[in-house]
Amino acid sequence: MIDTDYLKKALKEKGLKVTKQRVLILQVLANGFDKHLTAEEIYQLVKVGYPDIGLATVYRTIQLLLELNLINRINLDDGYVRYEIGDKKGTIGQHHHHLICLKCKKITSFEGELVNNIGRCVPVSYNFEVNDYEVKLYGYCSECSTKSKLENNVP
Amino acid sequence: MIDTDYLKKALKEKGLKVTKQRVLILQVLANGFDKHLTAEEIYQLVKVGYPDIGLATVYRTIQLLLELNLINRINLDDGYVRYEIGDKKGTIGQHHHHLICLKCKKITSFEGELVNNIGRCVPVSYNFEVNDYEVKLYGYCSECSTKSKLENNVP
DNA sequence: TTCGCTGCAAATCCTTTGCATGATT
DNA sequence: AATCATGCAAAGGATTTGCAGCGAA
Repeated sequence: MIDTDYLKKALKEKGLKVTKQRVLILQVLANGFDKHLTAEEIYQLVKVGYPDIGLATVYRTIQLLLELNLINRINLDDGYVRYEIGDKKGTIGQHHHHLICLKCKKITSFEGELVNNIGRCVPVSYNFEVNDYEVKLYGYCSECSTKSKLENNVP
Repeated sequence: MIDTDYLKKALKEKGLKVTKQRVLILQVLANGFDKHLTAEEIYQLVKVGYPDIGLATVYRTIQLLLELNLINRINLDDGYVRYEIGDKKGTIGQHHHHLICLKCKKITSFEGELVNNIGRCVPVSYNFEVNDYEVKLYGYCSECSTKSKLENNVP
């Protein structure tokens, strides 16, 4: 799906350097597909194999990877900004959306067919040129939904 | 659409107090419908009529109004968290979504018909109980779209 | 009078930045 | 050797919190 070679190529094209830190951070994100990692989590994971890494480098690299369109930013309004591998256009990974469980806070990605027609929802009168979109669905995951019904204490 | 009486009733029910500050903040948000105000902007607007207000009070009241479901939080990943009157269910105001212009950063709300069917996009196998959703469309507003074509320098 | 609320300032959290050192090309 | 990147620590910005005084019930 994604390999380090693409990163290396992209960096070289821009006259930037291929460093251990950059490669490791991308790998952590690639391995943590659908894990929706925060900067701090990425930092901790990279630290395992490279204890000298600094948090600032993680932030700087995240910024770089976003610009290179190798990762996406996800904001669930839970106080944490998260990142995942893939670009919005779906060239790398899939252009997917997120289900967020209001109870256990679990985040699940999904790929819905109808979602692709979303641009049509915008009234023509707005004359808005849709380029990209983001959908978040809030509710209860299968586990919490079942549990709630049994306990009969749905929030 | 929304009046202070609802706030007063809700506060009293919870044994909380009706203060000038709380009423003013709600009014600013109600008057600024579709303005998508930040905490700082709300602070400045309330200050006009009540110079002694503190920023901390604004934050505490925003928190309260969110809990009372009188306002919504909007996060556009532009570094500012914004608020607008209305609840997600559309009881107050409309359950609408946002068009975000990538060029001029203008935020426009819209109400699309098809959007209401979005729950159907989730594959049944997920067994996810959709409760609420949020859609953001990024692109170019009519003004910027036209301008870009003329200038022929679309980002 | 009571208890919650406010303003202020300090504290906190996440993220960014300046700078000297270190690594990559 | 020339740059760019890194780690550290300090700075920054938004938001939260502790506390004494104030105000609504």
